[in-house]
Amino acid sequence: MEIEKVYEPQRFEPHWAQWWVDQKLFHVSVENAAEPGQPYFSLAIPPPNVTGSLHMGHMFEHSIIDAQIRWQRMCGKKTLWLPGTDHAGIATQIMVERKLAEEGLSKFDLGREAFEARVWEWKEQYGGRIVEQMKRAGVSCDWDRERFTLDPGLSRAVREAFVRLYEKGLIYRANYIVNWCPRCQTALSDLEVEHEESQGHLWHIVYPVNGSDTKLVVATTRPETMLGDTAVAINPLDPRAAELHLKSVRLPLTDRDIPIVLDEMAELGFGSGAVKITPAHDPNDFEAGRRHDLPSIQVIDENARMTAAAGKFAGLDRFEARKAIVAELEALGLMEKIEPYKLNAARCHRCRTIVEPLVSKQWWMSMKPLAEPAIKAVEDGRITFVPANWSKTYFEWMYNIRDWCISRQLWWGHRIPAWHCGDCKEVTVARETPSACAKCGSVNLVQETDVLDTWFSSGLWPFSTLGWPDNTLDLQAFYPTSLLVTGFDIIFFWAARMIMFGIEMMGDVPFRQIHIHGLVRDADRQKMSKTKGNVIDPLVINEKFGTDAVRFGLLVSAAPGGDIALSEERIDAEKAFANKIWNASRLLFSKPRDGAGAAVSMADRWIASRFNAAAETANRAFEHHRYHEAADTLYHFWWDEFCDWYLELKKPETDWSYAYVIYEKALRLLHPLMPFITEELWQRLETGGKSIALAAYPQAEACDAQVEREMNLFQGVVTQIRQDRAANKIDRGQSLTAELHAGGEHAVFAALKDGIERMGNVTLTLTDASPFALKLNIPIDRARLEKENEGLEKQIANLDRQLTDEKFLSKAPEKITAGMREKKAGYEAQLAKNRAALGL
RNA sequence: GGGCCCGUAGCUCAGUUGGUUAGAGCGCCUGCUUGACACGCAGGAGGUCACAGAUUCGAGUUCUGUCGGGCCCACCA
Repeated sequence: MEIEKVYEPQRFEPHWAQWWVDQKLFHVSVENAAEPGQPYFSLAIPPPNVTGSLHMGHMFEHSIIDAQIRWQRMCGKKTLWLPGTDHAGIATQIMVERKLAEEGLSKFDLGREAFEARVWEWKEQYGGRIVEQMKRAGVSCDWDRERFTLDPGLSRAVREAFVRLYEKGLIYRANYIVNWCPRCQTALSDLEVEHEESQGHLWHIVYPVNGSDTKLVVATTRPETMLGDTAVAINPLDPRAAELHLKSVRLPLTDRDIPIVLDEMAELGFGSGAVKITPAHDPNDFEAGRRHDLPSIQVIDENARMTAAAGKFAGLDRFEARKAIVAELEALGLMEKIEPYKLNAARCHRCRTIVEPLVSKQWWMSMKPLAEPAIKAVEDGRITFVPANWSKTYFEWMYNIRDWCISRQLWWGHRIPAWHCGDCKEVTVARETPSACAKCGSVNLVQETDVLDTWFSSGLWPFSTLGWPDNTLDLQAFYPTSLLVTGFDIIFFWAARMIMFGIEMMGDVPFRQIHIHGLVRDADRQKMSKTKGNVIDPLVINEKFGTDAVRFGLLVSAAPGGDIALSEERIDAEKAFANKIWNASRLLFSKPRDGAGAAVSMADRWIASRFNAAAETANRAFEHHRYHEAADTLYHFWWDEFCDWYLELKKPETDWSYAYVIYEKALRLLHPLMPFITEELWQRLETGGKSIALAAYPQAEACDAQVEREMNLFQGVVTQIRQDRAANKIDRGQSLTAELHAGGEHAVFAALKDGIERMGNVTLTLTDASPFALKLNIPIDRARLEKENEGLEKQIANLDRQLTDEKFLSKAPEKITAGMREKKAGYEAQLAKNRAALGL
């Protein structure tokens, strides 16, 4: 068979990518899927935002998922990877707004309907691009099940979930202080606010006390909010409390008197001991205002400008107002001091604008009742994290969960299914658009203009994509899904909410396992960002090195949860690996394939033993999401063992049929990590199968221990001889491999014997039982093994003592004792092995 | 303030219940244009596993503390 000297992935990858899609190779039909008793593996993709194109983080995540999915599929499960995209409310709206701005337009110029149409156009363009990228990367999704969070079906799910929660009293509407982004013109949830330390000032302002000479000094980081102060608090234990309590202060720059209240929020010893209270512009003060029944005066509006209540500062931007107010206080001699102060600026997660806390009427979701069963699901192991440590982060957040502000004042998203009656002001929440007010029967109804937080619809993703709220065959077949693969940054945003929604709506967890992966960074471990200019574009790097090489490079450096330092060097090494496999194939394909396909020669038996070891490790690694281990193992199996050893030993042999057998299995072993090259080569083998992706994943077979021992010794001895020869300890005219083959079996033994004699610590006996039977004895360090055994016996005795102690057993959880028993079994196995080696 | 993670070869990182001589890729050195592959082959140098204790027959691996670095959460003006 003709085969090119250098592997050029670009020539083959697009073809197979297209073929996999065209053949619907990864489509699972409902009828088949619903087959009872058939184990399944299902996974809903973390839907990429339709804001642009995919980045390396997606490529990494998809490589992990695809490896797992392909492995599961080859292991014989009904396998579904459901693809899709997310409408990504604010993020997408911002992108479209920016584009409009380039045309000199704002969304208001278009109006809501036309604007939404523009976003849909954007979605078609970028959503399509993302899907094309994924298809080209060869991910094994079921493309017939592609979903988008704003699809009619998913929108129906959103309404259903909203109405159910509303009817249960878990969704409510309330006036409360929220994070307001003046640029995005919307409320944000706590999670959408980022805190960033910045250098600011602490201004100490004198508030004159009425009817007293005491000068009360108040410290603040935001002087512009003072115009909205409605009280000053001092600690009840403050020595001045008795004197000042029930007195009032004259709020500077205004003609208002505000009370002095006692509240522990004023920490003794901090600053001047007095705190201004601005219920309209600070979450803390909002609560304090409620405690003391204080009025709330809004002095900053939705555009971050001062309101009419700010008097002569009205209309100024909040930061301009700050300067003006500070200047005026200084002029009045009311600024006692200004000190530098580090503070946490709250910024909008999407646009980086400094958030303004404002009181407004929003829709909220009660989280405590939903969090409780979700905590339990992780506690009792119905959901497990990989790596397990992340469960602590999850618990931490869930225990302290606060109500979720779910309404957004955006135009792009799911309109909240609530209608306001123009006559009686009643709010009607319904699955279907109501024709009349539920209370007064008026037809004067207007739908709520707010949309839902984008994470509301994402939270329903694992079941809304399978047809919920209908009880579809898909849901029966694939829910709960098996696994969620995602980054740590969205555990709260998404994973936690899916768990809560899943348990609430479906009565069961949305997935069994959560694999949290790390970040893809650049070669210097810096985060990739457009501003730093260190972004590696998957399209570019895939074209340069081949998708297989990039996937493999990502996975081989991906310890569970670990970040990846991505360098072209690394990927280049994996490209060389693909080329190595290619060239091994060239050699193999130049040999005749006829023969019985049995492992006859020493080399055959050795590679069979090595293959089993690799298969065992690979299967275990996939099972435990240890992709780097699978990749590392297969890399060394292919390169060091299959190519460097096996093929070299095989060259002078005539019967290559077993080489074809092991080669075909080795391709299957590698397929989940390098789908393209393995498909290409496997197709060339013409096995009669449709695709390697549908072939069985090799499992380790029980190996004759004696054979394995012999083969390992064989390898060890040859290595030793090679090293001795390289060090000129062996004077030999020919190379060892030449001898091994040229002289036949006797030469093999002669070579081994020679090497063994030179090693001086091994004895070799030739037997007549089989032409290739070796009997080797390696002297062992008896003293060391005996000492180790003593220790092992001691440990076993210790464990035994505990495991038979009634008191201990009654207290210790099953988990602990099971672990101890396992440990004991391990020690006993080791002990038995040592004893066997010692001849006991 | 609370929580999590990291510190192993020049660089980037593996090292799953503690167990023979601590590994890989890249880089470096030596020798090879060996009929699959120079994107290759054979060999080599390089590590007090941050530091100090503790547990153990045995610690890179477990525990405590110190130092150094990173991340997340949090309403302290």
